Amino acid sequence: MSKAEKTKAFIIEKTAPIFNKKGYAGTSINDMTDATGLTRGSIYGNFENKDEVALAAFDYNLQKVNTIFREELGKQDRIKEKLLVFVNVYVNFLSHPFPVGGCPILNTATEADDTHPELRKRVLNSIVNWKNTISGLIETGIETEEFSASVNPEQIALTIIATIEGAVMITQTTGKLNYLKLIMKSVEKIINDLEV
Amino acid sequence: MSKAEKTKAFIIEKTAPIFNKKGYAGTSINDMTDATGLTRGSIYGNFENKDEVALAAFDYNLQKVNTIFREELGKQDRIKEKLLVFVNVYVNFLSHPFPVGGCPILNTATEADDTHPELRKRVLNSIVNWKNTISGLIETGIETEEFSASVNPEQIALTIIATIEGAVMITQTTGKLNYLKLIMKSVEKIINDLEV
DNA sequence: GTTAAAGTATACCGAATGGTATATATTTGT
DNA sequence: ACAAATATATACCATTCGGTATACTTTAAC
Repeated sequence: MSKAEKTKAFIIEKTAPIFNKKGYAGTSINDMTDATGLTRGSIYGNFENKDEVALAAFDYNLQKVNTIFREELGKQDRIKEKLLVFVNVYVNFLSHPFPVGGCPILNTATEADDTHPELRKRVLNSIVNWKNTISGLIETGIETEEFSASVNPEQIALTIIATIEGAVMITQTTGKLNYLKLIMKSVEKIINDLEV
Repeated sequence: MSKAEKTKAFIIEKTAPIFNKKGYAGTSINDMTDATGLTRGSIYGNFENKDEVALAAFDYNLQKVNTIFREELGKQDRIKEKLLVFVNVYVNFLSHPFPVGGCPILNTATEADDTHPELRKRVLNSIVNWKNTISGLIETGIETEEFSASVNPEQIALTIIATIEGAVMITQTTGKLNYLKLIMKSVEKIINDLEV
C-alpha cells in the first residue's frame, strides 16, 4: 500500500461520516480539509474532484454495513435466523461498527434521486442487491419447506427493506429508540409468518 | 388578500417543488428567482431569509398531503377503509395533487436531522401527528370491536408509516411503480390482520 | 389626484464555493 | 545516496453563495 493509497483511504475514512451526515450538497471541500487536516492540494492530488470523494465515501459507508451483515449472516445456520439478522443489526446498531450518521442508503437515496445520477445509480444497486439477498434466502426457505410456498419472495424482501429504512428515518427524526424496537417487532412478525 | 400576501403565496407555490426536490442546502436564491421570475429584492422583501422560505415551503408541501388525506378520509365510513386511505393515496399518488418531488416528510427528514433543527422539528411534528391519527383510528376500531383488542395501536401506526415511507424511497430510487404496489399489498395485509 | 406606504428592482457586499497552477517536500527505485 | 517520480502545500482563480442598502415603482387611503 503506497503512501498515496494510504492517504486516499485516510481521506475516505475521515470524510465518509460527513457526507453521510450533511449530504453531498452540504459537504464542502473545507469540511474535508478540516476533517483530515490535509490541504486542498493534497485532496485534489488524490481525487479528481468532489464527486469522486463522495462516491468513494458512499462505497465506504455501504461496505461497512455490508460487512456487518455478512459477518452476522455467517453466524447463523437456519434461514429464519438469517432473515432476523437484518432486524437485529438495525435494532442493535449501536453495538456494531455502523456508519456515523445512519444508514447510507436512506441518507443518500432522498438527496440523490433528483440531483446526482451517479450516486443514485449506486444507491439503486445497493437496494437491488439487498433485495436479492433477502428474496434468495426466502426462496431457499421455500425449497427446504421451512417457508410456505404461497409467499412472494420479492414482495417480502421489499417490504422488509422498506420497513427497516422507514424505521431508521422515524428513529433518526424522533430520537426515540423505542419506536425502532416497536417497528422491528412488526418485521419480526412478518418473518415469523413465513413459516408453514 | 393584499398584493404582498399574493406574492408571498406565489413565491411559496413556485419554490416548494424545488425545495422538495433539491433539498434545503441544494436550493439557492437564484433557483428561487428563476422559478418565480422575481428578483432577490422582491423575495427578501417578503421573507426574512432563505430559512423562512424553506419552512413555508415545507408547510405548503405538507399541507398538500394532509389535505388529500383529510378529503379521502372523509369519503370513508368504516374504520378499516379509513386506514386503507393511507395505502391508496400513496399507491395512486399520480391521480392526487401530490407535491412535486415526492413525500416532503421523507425528503426533509434525512437532510434536516443532522443539519437544520427548525426543519427537523417540523418533520418530527408531522410524523407524530400522522402516528396519532392512525393509532387513534385503530383505538376506535378496538372500542367498536372491529379490531382485536390485542393489537398495539402505536406499533401498528409506526409500522404503517415506516413501510409507506420506505416504499416511497425505494420507488423513487428504482423508478419501479410495481415495487410500490407490492409493498403496499403488505401494508394492506397488516391492516386486514387487525380484524377480529 | 395627491401622497404616504408598501412592494419590487438594481447593484452591490463580503464570504464561501469548487477547482487549479505551481512551488515545495517527501517517497521510492536504483 | 541520488535522481526521478510522486505527494503535499500555498496562493490564487472565477463563480456562486446568502444577504443588504437604496432607488424606483406600484398600490391604496384620503
